[in-house]
This record gives sequence, structure tokens and C-alpha cells, in this order.
Amino acid sequence: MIAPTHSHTDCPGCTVPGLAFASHDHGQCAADALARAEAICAGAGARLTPVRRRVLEILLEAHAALGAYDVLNRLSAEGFGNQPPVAYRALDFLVEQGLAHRIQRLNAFSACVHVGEAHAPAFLICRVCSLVAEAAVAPAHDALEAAAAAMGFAVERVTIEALGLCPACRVAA
Amino acid sequence: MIAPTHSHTDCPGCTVPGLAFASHDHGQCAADALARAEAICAGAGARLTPVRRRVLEILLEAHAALGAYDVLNRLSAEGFGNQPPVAYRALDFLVEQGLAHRIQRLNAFSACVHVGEAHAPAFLICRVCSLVAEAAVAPAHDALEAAAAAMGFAVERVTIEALGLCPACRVAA
DNA sequence: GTATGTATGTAATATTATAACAGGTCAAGG
DNA sequence: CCTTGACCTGTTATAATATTACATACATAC
Repeated sequence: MIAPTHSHTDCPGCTVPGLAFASHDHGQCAADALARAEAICAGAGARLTPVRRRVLEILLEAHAALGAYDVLNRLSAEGFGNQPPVAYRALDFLVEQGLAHRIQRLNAFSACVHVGEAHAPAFLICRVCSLVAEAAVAPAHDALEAAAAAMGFAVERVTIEALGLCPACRVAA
Repeated sequence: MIAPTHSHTDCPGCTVPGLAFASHDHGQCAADALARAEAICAGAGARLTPVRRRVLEILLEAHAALGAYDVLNRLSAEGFGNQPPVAYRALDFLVEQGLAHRIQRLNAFSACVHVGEAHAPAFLICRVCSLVAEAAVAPAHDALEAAAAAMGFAVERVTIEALGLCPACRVAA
């Protein structure tokens, strides 16, 4: 696990701006996010199978970025397969469907906070407490797209990540 | 190796805009870049030792993103140590001095194209031929900084990468 | 109900990265 | 000079991350 399970960072479904690093009640979030995931998959003709659904739940419950092997450990404890491909396949599926994101810098995955909405996410990673927040950065995305277009490069997927200090750790420092 | 040795992508020293994916003469580039690297290190009180210097040369010659083990293989073939830390330490040093960049998406490293200049780089990675170009995206960087500041997050390091098709592979498709 | 594509489980292995420690080099201060 | 301390290199061992390949099972369309 990359960050403590009880942390309250981004909460899928709780998309109030500015709330990303603040504590808040999110009891309803996971349920909402799962319902939306079902809808997305149905719409895309993709199957949200038990393993895949469970992996999404795990990411939602953790409320933090998890490594593939963290996910795998939980899966195998629950009677699913216990070999890496089980986790990687489900995670890849979720990322493809836009239900989860991969955090390159951490080799980790987190449930998407804005499922279904078109969004250009960036990830703010605290180097002290490892909490990860998802921020909307459409302007940054547009700027990158423009720079790429000027060079004749066709952008398909974008990764924007920042490493630094979250508000809490900033104060503590 | 991530991309062919003979490729002509970004050429340190040849910073003509728009040239990133075009073929061009870059015989002088490596020498210039090395000279600037010496200056940077001298100014920072850092030591560009033989291993470190050689790793930088390797990255410059390859003219592409290389994995740590690619670098290590070349080092050990030349009589340097043949264990991973030898490569990782030198690469980490170069990244810290701003002489090289890490491409997260590829777990690879490339020589910096704009040594010494303050710059906010983004990396354009072709998913077909694996060539990597370094683009200047100060506006994207600023936008990310602004979004982070609004959330109380203090940005220290930024990763911006795009996966897609380079001009050549776009035409071929 | 059978064929077909897709999903899962498993074994084996590849790739990427770090921790820990020993020995060497070099420059500054005594 | 020669010692000290900081830093660099080499090596061993191992950890962490990820993929290939193949067998089995399941779902859907025909």
C-alpha cells in the first residue's frame, strides 16, 4: 500500500473542488462510484466481472494509490487467483475503461475520482505521506496538446504528475 | 535500448524548434553537451567522475531513451562495475544535476536537450517506434502549478509525458 | 448444444530497483 | 607529511514490479 487506508484524500463521488486534501465524510462514495462503473461498462460493452469489480472496490476502499501486489494480496486472501497477472489484468482493464488511473511515479493505481466525466487529470503526490490527490488540469493538457501538435506529434494518452508537499505535511515541515 | 541507436530525435545542442522529430546533423552535439555538463558540475561543486561522464556520453550517443540495464551493459563492457547500483547511481546523479531526465513511462533515461537553461520539459513518446522527443511546455507547467497552489499543494518536481504517434509513424499508419 | 471469443488461473521467468557493506580516492586541516 | 572525513565505486544479495505462455472455464451467438 502506498498510503494509509484510513486517509481521506480524493473521494470518488465527492468532487467538491478544494476538498482533495481535506478530511470529509465519504461513506456513500464507493457505492456511487461502483454504480457509475457498472453504467460505463454496460455502455462500452465491457464486462465488469467479479475480479474486476472487486479490484475497483479495493481501490475505492483504500482511498489511496495501491501497488499491483497490494491488490493481489487482497484478492488472493479472498479466494481469487494469487498470481500477478490476475491483478495486472484487472487493473489494466479498469485503466482502459477510465475507471482507474495509473500513477507512474509510484508504480501504483488509484480509482478515478471523476468517472464518466471527460477530464484531464493530474496527480499531486506528497513525498512525505504519499497521499495522492487528483486535480483537474485541462489548461495544462491543452498546452501540452498544442506543443505536440506544433511538432507533428499526435497525442493519445497524457501523464501529468507532480511530486511535492501536501498541505498537512507542508505545515508539519 | 528503447529506440535505435542511429535515430535522430532530440539532439542536445541542436535546439532548433520543430526539429525534434526531424533528421539532422548532430556530430557536434555530444561534445557541446559534455562541455556544458562540465561547466554545470563545476558551478554546482559536483564531480563529473569517469563513470558519470561516461554514462552521460552513452546517453548522448544513443540519442534515445535507454534503460538502466542498457547503460549498465555498456559500462561493464568497458571495464566499469557490472552491478545495477553502478548505473543507477550515475543516472540518479545526472538527473539531479539536470543533465538527464527520467522517462517514467519507459523506465528509461535520456540526456537533457536543454542543459543549463531553465526549462519545463515534456516528453513525447511514440508508441510505435519508441522515439522520445523533449518539448518545452512552460504553459502546461504553469497551469499545473496554479492548480496545485489552489489546493495548497507545494510542487517540487513535475512529470509531463505524452504517449502517441510521432510524425513518421503517423504517416506510416 | 456447439462454436467462438473472452476471461481466469497458474507456472515460470523477465525486468527494474534497492539495501547493505567493503574498499578506494581525494582534498582539507592539522 | 599524514590523518581525517566525505564521497565515490564495486560487489553481494535481494526486493519489487511486470510479462509470457499455456491450460481451463465461462459466456454469448449461432
